[in-house]
Amino acid sequence: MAKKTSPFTRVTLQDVARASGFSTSSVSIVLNEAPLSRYVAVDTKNHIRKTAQEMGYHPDAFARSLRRRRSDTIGVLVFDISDPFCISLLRGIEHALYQTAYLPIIIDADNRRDQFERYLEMLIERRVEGLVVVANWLFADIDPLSKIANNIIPTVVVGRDLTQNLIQSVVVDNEQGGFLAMQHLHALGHRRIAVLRGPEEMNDSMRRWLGIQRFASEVGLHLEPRLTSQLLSAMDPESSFDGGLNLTKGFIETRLKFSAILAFDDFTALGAMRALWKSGRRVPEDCSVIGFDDIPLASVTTPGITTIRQPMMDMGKLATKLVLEALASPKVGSTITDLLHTMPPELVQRDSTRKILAKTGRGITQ
Amino acid sequence: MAKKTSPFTRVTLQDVARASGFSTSSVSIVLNEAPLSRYVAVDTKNHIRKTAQEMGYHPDAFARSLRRRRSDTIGVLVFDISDPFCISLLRGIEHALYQTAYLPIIIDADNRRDQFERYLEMLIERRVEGLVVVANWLFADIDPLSKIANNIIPTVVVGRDLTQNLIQSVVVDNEQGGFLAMQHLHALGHRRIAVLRGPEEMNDSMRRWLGIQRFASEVGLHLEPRLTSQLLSAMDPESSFDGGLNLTKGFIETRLKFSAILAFDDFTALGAMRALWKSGRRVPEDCSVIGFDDIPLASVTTPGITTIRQPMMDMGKLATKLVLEALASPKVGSTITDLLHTMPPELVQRDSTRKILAKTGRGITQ
DNA sequence: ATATGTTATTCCAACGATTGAATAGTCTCA
DNA sequence: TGAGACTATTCAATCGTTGGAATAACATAT
Repeated sequence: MAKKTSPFTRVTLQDVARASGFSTSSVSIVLNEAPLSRYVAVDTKNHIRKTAQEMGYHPDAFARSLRRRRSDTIGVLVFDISDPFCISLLRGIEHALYQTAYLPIIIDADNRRDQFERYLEMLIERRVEGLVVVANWLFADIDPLSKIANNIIPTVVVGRDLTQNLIQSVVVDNEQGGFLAMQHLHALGHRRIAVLRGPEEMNDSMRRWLGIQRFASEVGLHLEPRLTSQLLSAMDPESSFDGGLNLTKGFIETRLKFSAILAFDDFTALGAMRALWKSGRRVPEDCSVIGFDDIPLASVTTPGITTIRQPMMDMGKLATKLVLEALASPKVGSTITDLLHTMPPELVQRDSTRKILAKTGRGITQ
Repeated sequence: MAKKTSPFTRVTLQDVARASGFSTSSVSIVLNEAPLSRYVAVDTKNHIRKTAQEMGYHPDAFARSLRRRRSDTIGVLVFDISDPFCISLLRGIEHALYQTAYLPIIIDADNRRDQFERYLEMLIERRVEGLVVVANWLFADIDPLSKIANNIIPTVVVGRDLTQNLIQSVVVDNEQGGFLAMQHLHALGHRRIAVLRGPEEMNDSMRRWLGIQRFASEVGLHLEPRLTSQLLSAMDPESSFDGGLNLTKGFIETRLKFSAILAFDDFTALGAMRALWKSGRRVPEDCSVIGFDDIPLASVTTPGITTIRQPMMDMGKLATKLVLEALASPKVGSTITDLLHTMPPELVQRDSTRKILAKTGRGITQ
């Protein structure tokens, strides 16, 4: 006959039961070490276990989940997995999940809204019990979607503040980050600092800029408007490299003096460094550059990039922890104040920033 | 009562059936646009669809898969997702899968063998119909495991040649890559070329080295043994940065002349560039550096890294295609010659390599 | 002698969706 | 007028696993 070479012709509980001479119940009980297995004779247990082993039995997750009414699964929906930013985040999520019984199901929306929606639906159908959304990049309004999900499934967003949609959010303290970056440059003696602001649509941009301004006004530093540019909105992280490159070119063309560039993120910083290099300026000798994020490559470029680190691993862990908690304690009325979780950023000093040379006015203009 | 706030209290087919006044069969037939739905009255269809929509019905993937005996799922097992190498690969896989009905389930083994095994088992239990293993990094013998999987599930490995275990493998033509890299440096006039070979355990290392030697012997170029070092085995890609850094330091300490470094991969190249920079040499003015892989960051560093590109997107697509084919045509006796799929590498010229300055012997020794 | 408890194992009804077979009603054509 | 075809819908079995209830044998306590 050989009707179909279905991918499903596998050893089932019944097969094991038949082969071992016990009922499926007994086999199930033994193999799951269910409470009732206390009463099963040791010989029986051993025999069943051995048979199952020999036959290569693997329980069918579908049947099991259907019956148990749980999937032991957490969905991890990533907007753009090619963003280095999110990799450590994933690691954090995995770590937090590894000791639990939950399996993370990672899905990449490839920065496309339609895919995001489709995959979200698929995750719901697959009955994920919780959802971590890594919203690293733009996307104006995932709001309605996530709102849908949130009423069914405990959801936490990392990287964007969606608390106004009543979704728990884990973000870095962007304002503090901007503040720290500015403080660092200032401490090194820089006074003429160019700023590459993030795109308008990103919430982060404004917060970092607020931090920058706060520090500037605290120490009475003037921020030259012509040395402040804003990245265009962009659909992927790498385009912020081009943004940094072009805007820095613009700075150079103004012929205004500046000894440091504060970039929106590490990619922007890389773009800035490229522009500086092209114009014959060296980093950090002629101009310091500071980034934001601390993506993995920041440490391996030459010079290594000084940057404001987002504790991505920890953010991933926290997001996961929040989902797990929501799963454990059903519906503890969470007030809005509980929703936002802000993590502290951290300055990572490398070689792209350096103390300004006091005397020589060198390296400040072209 | 409120027995349990189970994550599974969802709208079922029966609920929709009750609400719409038709049987579950009818609802199922309509919602799936099954063949029989030809005979269902248009009004009925509309009514059912509307009801389902309104109630927010999502079919339960478990029940469906159990009954249909298929999971519509392809497992993607990644050894180390933090390796930039594999991101484009994932994209390729996703693209190839997007127009099909299959959902990729991405799992990261975090470079740990025990996790790899555990997740492999989980994927089997979840009845993935096919398996793409992204074996970017070391791992001496996944062989036995994948061998198990292969007899149950169509499996393709990307990034390692496991054909001796009768597993279909997609790899870049490493020998050709080594050859191209050498050829490029030679064409630029470099004659004293230092080589950073990959770790011994990696199959790639030897193949690339063979290509390097083949070119060298074709043009009668001498490869100075003291300017040839081999990376130590390492557990993660970033450590090859350190390897490149230290070994290059070693080259410099020999005080032997060299005008170019051929690095095992892009991370090694980055390490080499850092070492050169530290010793006051500039890239490419004083020394050219060529990498391998073309990881995303190769284009955004300054200088951009000239490298041998692995067509990772295409490799991912091909691997997926192979799995899908195996799924479509059951058991066409694949001979061993069919198993290996080699993709052509490609030279990507950027700024880290440059024509050697003919006259000045400068930049060749310290 | 009956109740109670312990040990050892099995019965059987779900879980939610799918689908081949069955049931009807309507229409067409010889 | 009834055979055949088409339309419209439902029945009922099934996928593999689980777990509460049931069975049954035996031991101990009352």
